[in-house]
Amino acid sequence: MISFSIIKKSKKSKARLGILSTPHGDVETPAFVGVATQATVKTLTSDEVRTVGTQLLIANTYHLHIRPGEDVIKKQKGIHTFMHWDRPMMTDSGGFQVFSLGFGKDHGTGKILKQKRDLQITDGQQPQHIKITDDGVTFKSYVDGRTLFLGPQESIHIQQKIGADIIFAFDECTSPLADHIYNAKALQRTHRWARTCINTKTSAQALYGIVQGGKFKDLRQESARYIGSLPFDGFGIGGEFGDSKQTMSAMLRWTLQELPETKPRHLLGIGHIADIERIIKTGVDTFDCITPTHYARHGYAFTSQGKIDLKKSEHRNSTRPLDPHCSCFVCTTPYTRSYIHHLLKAYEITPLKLLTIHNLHFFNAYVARVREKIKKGLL
RNA sequence: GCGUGGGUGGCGGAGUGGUCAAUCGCAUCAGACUGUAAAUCUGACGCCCGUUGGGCUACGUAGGUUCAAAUCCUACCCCACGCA
Repeated sequence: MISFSIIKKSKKSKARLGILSTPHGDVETPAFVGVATQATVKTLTSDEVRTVGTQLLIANTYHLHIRPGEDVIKKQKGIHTFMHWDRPMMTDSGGFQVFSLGFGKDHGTGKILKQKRDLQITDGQQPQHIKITDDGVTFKSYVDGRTLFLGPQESIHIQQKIGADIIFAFDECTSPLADHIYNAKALQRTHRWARTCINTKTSAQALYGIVQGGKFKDLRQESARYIGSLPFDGFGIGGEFGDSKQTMSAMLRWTLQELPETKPRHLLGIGHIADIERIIKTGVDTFDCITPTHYARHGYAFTSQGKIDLKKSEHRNSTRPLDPHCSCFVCTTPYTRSYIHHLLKAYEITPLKLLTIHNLHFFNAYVARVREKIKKGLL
């Protein structure tokens, strides 16, 4: 089981410093959570992940269920042993895939809407490739095409076998194109599933409930109050967050003020550099985001000077490190921009690893500085 | 030396009389990516003008035929393979 203690509450904002204790060690919060969907931080070994300051990882139920299957992992005493990661670990429930493989795929949208669309999803509509019912969701495996069903019980059973320290309730992540009626219906489903998850779980793992409600204040608050009233060990905040940084903050405020203060809050799938202080100021304790690792594989480095694209020819002769202020292995060696540029242009795989190391280190160091700011009363 | 095939935009490679500034791929340039598909998506890509549009120069070189040629003819230069 886990425990969470709040060390300091900011006077300037809702930010808090805390320690999240798990059977695999403590996490200083606020903390960035590295994404290890398929039981790996893409391109890195678990040893390497340790060196970049990552405290906590999140893997995915849907992906691991399809491959290699939770029984494979359970036979090896769980995911920690399986991937040689001896630190804290969470698994997402598969609820996000209800969106990303459903309406998200149909309409080519992410959970943050980038541009206005006329499309509206309302009650009664179904995505093309999956089927959502009150009992759960029917998917097709991307590996062999077989039909597979994931509901609250299935998700919990799988997550128990995977064996992370923290598991999430199965939810329906709704599309940013879904209207109020759709969201209201989906929310009732998500709430029912939340109770089922609590009743299903028999392990000592911590279980987080997930707040949904889309962009709608009444639904967000209703969800936070309801999910917050259930005996969860912590809370995930899922779904969409409007179309601007301002609306994201507002939605988080509506939600977090309704949740019990003493339990940890995890913001699911959000964390651009520009978002980090903002979300921490609303009272988020942990958050995961693919940004550092995903962008690394597209040739980008996050630096104190902003995001740079190492594929650009302007770096061909640059003997500078990615970021002169960075203390990561890549920057201190240093591997030069010129070298990384060359490797990217040559389609080598090494630069993807170098950039992943740097970006994760950068994000973790960035959040560590935010913790310092809270400690000093600056944020 | 003879024979055959061929020379197209940065590269590879379509096109074989008008609808061609020229399909396509690569490269290049610009942009995207928030509970993760590195090998993905979008746009630009001869030059010039303020976009739609217009002008100019182009398909080895030089001539020619034709209302009209990258596409036909002649000569020359170069390349590949084959035979001597």
